[in-house]
Amino acid sequence: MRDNLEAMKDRQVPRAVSREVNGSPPPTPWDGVAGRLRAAGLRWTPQRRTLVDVLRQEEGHVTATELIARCRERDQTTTPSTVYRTLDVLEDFGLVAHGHGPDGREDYHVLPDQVHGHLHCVACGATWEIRPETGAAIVDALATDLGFAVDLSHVTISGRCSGCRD
Amino acid sequence: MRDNLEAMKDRQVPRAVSREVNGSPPPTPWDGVAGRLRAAGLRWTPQRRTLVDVLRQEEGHVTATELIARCRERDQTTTPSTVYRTLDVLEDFGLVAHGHGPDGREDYHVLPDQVHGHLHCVACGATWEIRPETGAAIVDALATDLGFAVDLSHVTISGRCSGCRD
DNA sequence: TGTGCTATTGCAACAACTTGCGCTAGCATC
DNA sequence: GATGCTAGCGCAAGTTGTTGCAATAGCACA
Repeated sequence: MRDNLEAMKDRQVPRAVSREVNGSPPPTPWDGVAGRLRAAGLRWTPQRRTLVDVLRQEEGHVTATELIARCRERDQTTTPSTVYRTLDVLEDFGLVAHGHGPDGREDYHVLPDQVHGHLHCVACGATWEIRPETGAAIVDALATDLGFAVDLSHVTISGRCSGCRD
Repeated sequence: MRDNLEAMKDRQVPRAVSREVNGSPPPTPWDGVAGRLRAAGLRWTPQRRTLVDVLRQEEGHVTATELIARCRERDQTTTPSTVYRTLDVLEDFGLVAHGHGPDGREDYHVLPDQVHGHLHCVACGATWEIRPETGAAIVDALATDLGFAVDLSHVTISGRCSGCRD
C-alpha cells in the first residue's frame, strides 16, 4: 500500500543542496536547526534534539502519536506535551507541516517542499499528495465561486483511489 | 451515507398533507424517523427521541459537544457515548452528515440536501457549503489527476473568505 | 566560571472522543 | 398481558490532544 506513495515522492522537487562531499552525508535542512532556533532567541534542548533526530529518519506523513512513540524509544522520559509544543515550533520554521487526517487526528508532514493538500483512500488507507497543478485547479474553482482563498496545506480529501474504486 | 437517496426522497416529495393547514407545522423528514428505525429492526428509545428533538431545532452545522449539551438540557442523564452512537445511526439514514472541522473535531450537518463539502474561514470562523458546480470541478480535477473518486461529504477546506482575504 | 533572565519542561487536570461489557428495556410474537 | 430475543444503554477505562503553572535549565553576558 506504500508503493503508490513511493511513486509520488519521486515526482517531488529535490530539496536540499546536494553537494556530496565524499564520505559525509549530504546536508539536510535539519543540520541548521539548532542555530536557527538560537538565532530566533529559542533554545536547543535535549528534548528537541531527540525529536529532530526522530524526524530526520522520517519521510512523508507521520501521526503525532507515532512521533511520541519514536521519541520514547530514544528517551523514556518524553512527554506528549513537549512533543506537541516542539512540533509547533518546528512548524513555524517550515520543517514540518501539520494537517488533519481523515479521522480528524493530527498528521505531520516532514519537510514539505511546497504547500500541498492530501488525498486519503478510505479503502486501502494510503495517502497521496495533491499535485500543484491539481491543487491550483481547486484553488481557482473556489476563488471563482466565493472569492475564497484556500489554504491548501490544510486540505485532506477522502475518497477511493484508482485501485479501490470498484 | 448510502441511504442519502432515501432521505432525499422524503424531502422532495410533497405529500398530500403538505399543504399547510393553519396551525399545524409542515411535515419534516424527522416525522418518520421512529417508523423508519423500526422498519430497519432498530429501536425508538427515549434517548433517541431526545436527540431527534434537539436536532429538529438545529440548522446547518453543530458540533457533537453542542448536541450533547442540548440533550443534557432536556435530559440530565444523557451520556456522550449514546449521543455519538445515535448520531452514527442517524447518519446511516441520511438525516445528519458528519465531517471534521478545521480543528479536526466532529462537526455534524443537519439534514444535508445533497452531498457537499465545506469551506471554513480561519479568520472569521464562518462556514460555507461548497456549491455542487464547484464541488464537481474539484471531483473532476482529482479524477483526472489520479483517478481518485472523491467523497465530497468529508471535505473541509480552510482558508480566508472574500471578506477576510486582506 | 559564575550569574541572571526567561524559554522550556513535566506534571496534572481537562476536553473530546472511543470502545468493551454486562444489564436493561423495546417490541414482535404469542 | 406475558415472554424472549437482542438492540441499545450507561459505565468505566482508554486514547489523543490541550493548557496552566511552578520548577528547571539553556545561553548570553560579565
